[in-house]
Amino acid sequence: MSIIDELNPIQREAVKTVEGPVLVLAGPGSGKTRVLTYRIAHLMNIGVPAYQILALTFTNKAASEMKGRIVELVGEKSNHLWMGTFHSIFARILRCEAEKLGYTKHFSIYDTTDSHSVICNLMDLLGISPQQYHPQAIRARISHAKNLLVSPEMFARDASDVFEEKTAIVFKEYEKKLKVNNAMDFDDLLVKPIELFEHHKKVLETYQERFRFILVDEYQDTNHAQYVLIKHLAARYRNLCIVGDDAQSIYGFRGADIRNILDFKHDYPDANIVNLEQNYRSTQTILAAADQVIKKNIDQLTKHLWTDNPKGEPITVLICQDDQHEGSMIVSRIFDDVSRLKIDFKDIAIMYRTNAQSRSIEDSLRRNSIPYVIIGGIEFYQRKEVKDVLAYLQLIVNPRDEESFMRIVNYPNRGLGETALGRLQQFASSKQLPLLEAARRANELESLTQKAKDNFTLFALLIHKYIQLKDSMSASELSRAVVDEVGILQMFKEEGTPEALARRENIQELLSAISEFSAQEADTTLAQFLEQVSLLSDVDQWDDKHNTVTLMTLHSAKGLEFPVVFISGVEEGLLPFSDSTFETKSVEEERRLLYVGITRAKVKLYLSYSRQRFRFGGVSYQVPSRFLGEISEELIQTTDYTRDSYVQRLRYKKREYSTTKQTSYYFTDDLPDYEQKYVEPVELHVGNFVEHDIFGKGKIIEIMGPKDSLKAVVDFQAVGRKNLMVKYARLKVI
DNA sequence: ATTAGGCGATTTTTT
DNA sequence: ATCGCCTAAT
Repeated sequence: MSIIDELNPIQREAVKTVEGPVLVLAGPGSGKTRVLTYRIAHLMNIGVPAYQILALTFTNKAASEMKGRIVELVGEKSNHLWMGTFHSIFARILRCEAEKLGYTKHFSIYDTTDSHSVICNLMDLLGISPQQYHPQAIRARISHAKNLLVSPEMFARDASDVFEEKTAIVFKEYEKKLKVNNAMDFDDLLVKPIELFEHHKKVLETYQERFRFILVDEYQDTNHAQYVLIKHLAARYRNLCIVGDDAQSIYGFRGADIRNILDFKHDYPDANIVNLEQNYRSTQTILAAADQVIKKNIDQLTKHLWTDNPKGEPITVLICQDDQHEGSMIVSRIFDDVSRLKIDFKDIAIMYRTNAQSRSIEDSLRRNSIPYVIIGGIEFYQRKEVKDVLAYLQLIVNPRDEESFMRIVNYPNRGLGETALGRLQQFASSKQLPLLEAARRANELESLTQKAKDNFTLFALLIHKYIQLKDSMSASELSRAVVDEVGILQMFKEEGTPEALARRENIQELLSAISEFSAQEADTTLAQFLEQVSLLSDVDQWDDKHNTVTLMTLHSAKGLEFPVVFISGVEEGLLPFSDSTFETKSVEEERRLLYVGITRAKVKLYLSYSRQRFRFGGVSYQVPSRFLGEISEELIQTTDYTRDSYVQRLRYKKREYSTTKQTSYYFTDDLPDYEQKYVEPVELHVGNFVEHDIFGKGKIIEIMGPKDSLKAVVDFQAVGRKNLMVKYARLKVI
């Protein structure tokens, strides 16, 4: 039996049309991943060698899952398949070709934080006030320009106001600085390959010959640079299969251009177009709601999604008093559904527009001991101490990387502050030296104190020592040696506070991650590890093996599915987000975002909103989202927990066991009433013994401040007295 | 003159 | 939890 017998006729067509351009318009849940994996497997089965296939995905996780599936289908012959995100694939190509562009193969990859920091330093140097011109905004503007392949010169020429003029100045210096640092930012990973292909036709031809079959997933979220890259690579053989759904385009703010998919027919008039319209994922009700919402968008290709799945339950809309209340209501429904639908926590996802919304939901989950994971937010590799250690390693691999140098030259404290560093920078730029070299020669700098000179020299010697050693040691030996010699673990140990010990554990975890990485394949270098880490996405770091509820933004939810989905904060100002409400185009993107969220659900969907919530440091009164009104009433069952004033004032509690579905909650008087709970999640009194997640156990000495920003002085057994904000401290009375 | 540590404010979405 | 700003300590 051929593998393609497992597909429906339309999917089969998408798989078997291997020559020429193919556009697969794949609605949510229509078996898109299946088509991609089977198509690749099919190519190999008809004799195409794996190394001639290039498959570009949106996340590394999607790539590795698909790869696993392909190995199952065709076995070992898929070994040399190139599959990954645009960024990781082109980083790999750039490593090989870096010299042609004036970089070394060990160039650093700067993430958004690094870029931001470079820009701040430059603005300082250029005398541009960060108060007047937000570095954040300048960075976004530069990134946007780069994605449109606009050079600093072009940008300067077209600058139409003061902000753009200032941006143009920073842009020019920023590009220079990155080059000097032997570093590329995320945008460069797409822009530099284009530069390479356009200036070195021979190189382009090599890659065109190599990648005769190209597949691109999530094409609706490609930006202009990605579009041009693909156009170049596919120009010779034109065996290009793109898969996407314009209705799921949600990265416009990042430069994604929905026209790429809408205009595909223009670029490739001979393209075969395949419409995957049968949905295998959701109930009829969920699909109908999704369809009603997305129909309000003007700018789209029309589709007719349908499903053989059962009608399913109505969509439940939860109306709540405020964000805390919303968290509690979601938790009750989770308990309810776990017993009612016989599902596990891992089958449930809670989605929201902004990361900040996770806090109140987390509180409720934690109070009720429901295990959960958050995708995104503050991730492991973004932790300060982890980034610091990585900066040491990065500097050893790429000694010209000034960003890494600045990060760690005074970490741990070497008494090298702002002024000392400023003088070193001046010295370095006047002599045209990299900072590390300047530090080595710090003795020539008269203006420094002897102590500063010594410390700069010692630091430079330390780094140089490991630069010498790096080729004779494995990645894991090297990183351990560095951490040891710098005394980072020792430092945290001496500090001894629970926070320091937590940081120490993070470093140890990082070291094991490096060992694990080296163990996977022979001869992995530190540089490879660093590259992998810098291109990891939030979803990539998600371990879906544990039985936990998953929390994430609607953006992160793309490509995933769950039996039960909660979408919280379906309110004006949040979804659609407030900045977007003035422009039709961005409202349409917000609508697509909701569409993505709705279509993640397989059997049960909840939409919730709150009458009020904490935003921007105060209480904000919220209005239900316009999108809710776009779903017809017969698909919805509404539970208004705020309508009855009696309900508002009392605390709800889940009944241990219930037989009827409507009365799963009852209200008790024996608990503090709702108003009280709202201001003061846990009632605290002087003399209470409490427990804190990090500081451990302690006794309350004093409580003070206004109700909404209550403070408590707590004497902890382990760390002594601490002044805490009650609303953040999550104290438990014991 | 410098640096370090404490305090207060902080909220779009991300490779 | 982290960043930036301010003040105390060296």
